[in-house]
Amino acid sequence: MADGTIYLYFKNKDDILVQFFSYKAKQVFDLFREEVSKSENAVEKLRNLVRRHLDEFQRDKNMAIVYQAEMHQNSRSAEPQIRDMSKMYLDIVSEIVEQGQADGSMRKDLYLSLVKRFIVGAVDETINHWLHSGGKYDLVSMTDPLIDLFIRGIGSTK
Amino acid sequence: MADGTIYLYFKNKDDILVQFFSYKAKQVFDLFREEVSKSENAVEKLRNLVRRHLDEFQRDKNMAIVYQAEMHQNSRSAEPQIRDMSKMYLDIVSEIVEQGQADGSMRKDLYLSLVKRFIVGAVDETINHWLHSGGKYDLVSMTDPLIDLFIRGIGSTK
Amino acid sequence: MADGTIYLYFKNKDDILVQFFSYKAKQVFDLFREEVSKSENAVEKLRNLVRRHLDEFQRDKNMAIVYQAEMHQNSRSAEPQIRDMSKMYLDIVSEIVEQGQADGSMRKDLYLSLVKRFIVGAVDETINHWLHSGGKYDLVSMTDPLIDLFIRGIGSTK
Amino acid sequence: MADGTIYLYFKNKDDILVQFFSYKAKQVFDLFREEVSKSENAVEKLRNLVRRHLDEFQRDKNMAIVYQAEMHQNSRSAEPQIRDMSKMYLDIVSEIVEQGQADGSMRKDLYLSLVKRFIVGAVDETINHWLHSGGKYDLVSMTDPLIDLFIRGIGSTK
DNA sequence: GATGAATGAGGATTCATTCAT
DNA sequence: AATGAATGAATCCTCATTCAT
Repeated sequence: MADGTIYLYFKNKDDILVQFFSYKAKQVFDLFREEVSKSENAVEKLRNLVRRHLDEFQRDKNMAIVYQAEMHQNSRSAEPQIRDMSKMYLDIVSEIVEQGQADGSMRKDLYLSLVKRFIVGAVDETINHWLHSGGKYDLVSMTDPLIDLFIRGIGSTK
Repeated sequence: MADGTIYLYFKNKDDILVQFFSYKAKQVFDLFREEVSKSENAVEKLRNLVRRHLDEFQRDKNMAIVYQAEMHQNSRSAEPQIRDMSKMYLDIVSEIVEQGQADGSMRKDLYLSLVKRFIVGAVDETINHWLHSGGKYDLVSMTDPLIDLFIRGIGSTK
Repeated sequence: MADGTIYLYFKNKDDILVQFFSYKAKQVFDLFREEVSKSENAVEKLRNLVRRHLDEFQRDKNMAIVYQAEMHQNSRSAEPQIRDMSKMYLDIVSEIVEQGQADGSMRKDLYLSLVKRFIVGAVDETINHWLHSGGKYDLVSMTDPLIDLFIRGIGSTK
Repeated sequence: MADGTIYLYFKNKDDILVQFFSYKAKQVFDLFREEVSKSENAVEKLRNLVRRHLDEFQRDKNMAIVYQAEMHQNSRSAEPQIRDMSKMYLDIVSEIVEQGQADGSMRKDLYLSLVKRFIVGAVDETINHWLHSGGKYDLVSMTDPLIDLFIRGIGSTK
């Protein structure tokens, strides 16, 4: 494809990113929704979500690299798209946690917005570490240990 | 300051970043060590560490912005410096968790490397969200809720 | 032509020089070879070579200027190209002198490497003087007096 | 010596070159004059001049490098100084040749300006070759073979 | 007289974008 | 619709020169 051809389909370089994220976000979040719906149990829903999250980022390492970079940049053209993705993720996590609270499997005294960051941050950092290690180990196998930490925390319950 | 002046103090543009992180890292980690030593209790040590972490990043928002961007970029000149910072943080967290395991306040079945990402990731994402919100609310007030999530997790213990 | 355009055709500024000399050298030395082959007589071959040499440098004064500057600089990017040009010139002169020695028109006690410098140096200096004079007189008319000096020297043979 | 100090003694960078050449030229040409006066014989005078020329440039390789570069550049700040040096050299060579013509040791049909270039060029090229070889061999030992070529030329006199 | 930190014009190079074909 | 040669603003960096101490 010639240099100039890209400008027939995208307004400029930033627009490539913006459109890519719009497209990818929709695609990935449909998968997330589908995955979450596979279980009735709130904890299992969260486990399925995190597993799928790690799996998708492991499958598309380039996307993972760009996402990690864009997500943590303060002045980005793709700002609104990234916000949308975050928002969608938050919505899914919120629903799961609310269900968990309703069915008694999750604490009722949770600050939802913080819980979302608590989960997203840990997953992101897990992906980030995997990327910096060169993507050499199996990312998906981190799912269960992570869920265990989310649910039980690190404190001893003796 | 004239264009050329910067080159009297730094080898090149990358070197500015590298030297800045070397300097800042040393300074911040001395504070972290000091903070951690203020308490005997492992959970309180972790709380002090996180509080100081949020406090320092809140105090120096520009540093926070650059750190977040560099930390999540895969090809960075400041790579070794960032790695060193991470390593120091890991060491501190490791010590705290090991102490917590010894005195019975933390679970003994923890995968240390994952615990570190679990904590660092959640704190980073908390900072990230604060930055994207424009730094409008008090970041340090997130300390206790975060520690609570780290220790107890989100699962109900009924 | 815009600033950036040159970089479509040359790797960098040095490369302009290198490629120019490669191209010009080939072209000029083909002419030299052709010129030399026009005569059977060694002295006439030398005369044709020098005439063509002066003629080509007179025709392309810019090339002459750059060549004179590069040729006498100790640290040059175009070093290998210049060396090649010199080498080719040396080869041609060597062949002529060896033929002259064989047919008895040239002395047999000559140190070839010095003879080359003796000829090249005198021709170069002649060109150099012409350049510094502003290229105002006819350079080619220097051919016969130069050849006379090369062949007979300045000593009286009474 | 500090950066700024040089500007107390020289107007600018070019002026360093200009003053250096003025100084060096005077010094070297005094030596040349002295050397030439050591013999009564024209050929021996030329031999002494060339020997001293090669000797001085061999002794001060840095000067040789700068001289070779400046001498063959068309736009030089030190232009007038270089011209003066050339002029002095020409004067010396002219005197020698004129004496040689008077005493019968040199041909009377010589174009003086060309003879000078013939000699200077060959000597310069000899120095140039020595510089590019890294100054590894003894330059002064080229004197006699060079003089032989100047006087007798390369033609066979059978 | 000496200093050397600061200067900023100049130069090589890149790269996102345009536009004639 | 596709091309890719040409563009030139922007960026990093150098280095000759100045000037307050």
